Amino acid sequence: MAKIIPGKNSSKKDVITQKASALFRKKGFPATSMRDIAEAIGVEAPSLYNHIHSKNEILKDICFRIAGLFTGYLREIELNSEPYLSKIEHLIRFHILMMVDEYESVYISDHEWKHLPEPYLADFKNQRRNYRSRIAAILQKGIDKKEITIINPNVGVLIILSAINGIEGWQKSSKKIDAKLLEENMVKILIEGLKNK
Amino acid sequence: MAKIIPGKNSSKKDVITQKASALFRKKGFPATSMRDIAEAIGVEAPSLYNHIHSKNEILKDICFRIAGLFTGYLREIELNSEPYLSKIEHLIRFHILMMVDEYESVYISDHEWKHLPEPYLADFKNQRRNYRSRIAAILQKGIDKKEITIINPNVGVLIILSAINGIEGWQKSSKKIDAKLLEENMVKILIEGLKNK
DNA sequence: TACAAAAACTAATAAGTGTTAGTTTTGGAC
DNA sequence: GTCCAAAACTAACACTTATTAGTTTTTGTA
Repeated sequence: MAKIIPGKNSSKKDVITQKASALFRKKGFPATSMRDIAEAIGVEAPSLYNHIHSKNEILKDICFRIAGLFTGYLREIELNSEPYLSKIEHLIRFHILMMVDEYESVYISDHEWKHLPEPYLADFKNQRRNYRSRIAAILQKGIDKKEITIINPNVGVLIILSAINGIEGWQKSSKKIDAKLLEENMVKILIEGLKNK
Repeated sequence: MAKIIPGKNSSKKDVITQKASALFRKKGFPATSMRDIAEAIGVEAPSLYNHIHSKNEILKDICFRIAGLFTGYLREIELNSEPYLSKIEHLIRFHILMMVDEYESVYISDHEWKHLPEPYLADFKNQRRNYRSRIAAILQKGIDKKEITIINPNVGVLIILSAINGIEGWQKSSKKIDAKLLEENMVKILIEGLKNK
């Protein structure tokens, strides 16, 4: 009889979440079955229900954990007193760090959230909108202080976040572009592009 | 008895493809059933098979049509003799135009291609890799000619394409940011960021 | 070794999947 | 009006889905 073997600092539920994350990222949430997840762990599908409540719960846990991490860092940035362009730079670097450290989860939170069931879906969309408008507010202040070139702040947010999220594609690239190189290039292009001249 | 009503310049198959596109974009390919598509048209699911061969075929048609349009424009750009940074600028503008004109299809070709069945999947991934490396080659030449700032060209491609593809999120935004404003802001940030100074 | 709880198993459910077969309806040409 | 093909329909198939119920095995503790 096969078993779920928990890791050092992780419960059995964590093992399930982690294996599920890898599959959700590779195949997408709807295309991943509980049997797929069970097989990846080496167990029968119904056994998973001793540790989780539903397939949806796994997705919910992934999305909200990541959302919480991003919101937490944004709050830090809002509270410190560096120039606005520096805030943006730090935010970009944090996003890239997250992409490296929590690749699968960040990807899912970015691409599969639409499959969240209500009421989580509405909550998540709310957090997402809130996150973006707070970044837009930082951009706006930077523009007012003439640190940042005159752009529509909502468009600015769109460009910054999209550019960063594109890193997703890089991970599995055979070239394995070095993470630090990626970070510096990204900061170079975006910060230089945003700077008021 | 309900009917599929073809548009002016479109066959009944086109109607199916179009309705399917909207659903694939909203719910994702695996989460969209043939019954969903049929219902959106106002017909029973088996009736669709008088006009298409399979659900997979719909996805295949969408992805390869879009891929063809992008490849075609890239060839034009490669052949003309403007500065390399202008080539990149035109490419950015074309991508944005496509995003506006062919929103649903471009989105699907960008997000749902992983659900293509073989051998189409391998073919598509090939085209995708090819497309990106040809853009990287343009960036490299621009760097060599000192038109473009020194960056890793693969990272450059990643940032440019990701930033553009992020526009997907904007369409349904309540703000309805004007397409032209978006285009100018995007060109401003990216081209300024890429410029060698 | 005995006992209890945790966690695995097998079997089954109801619902949903893409798709085929066979039949009826529709719409245009003569 | 008659005939035929196009295109709709209903019924059904074989399979997969998430999940539950009930049972057996494993594990840790006394």
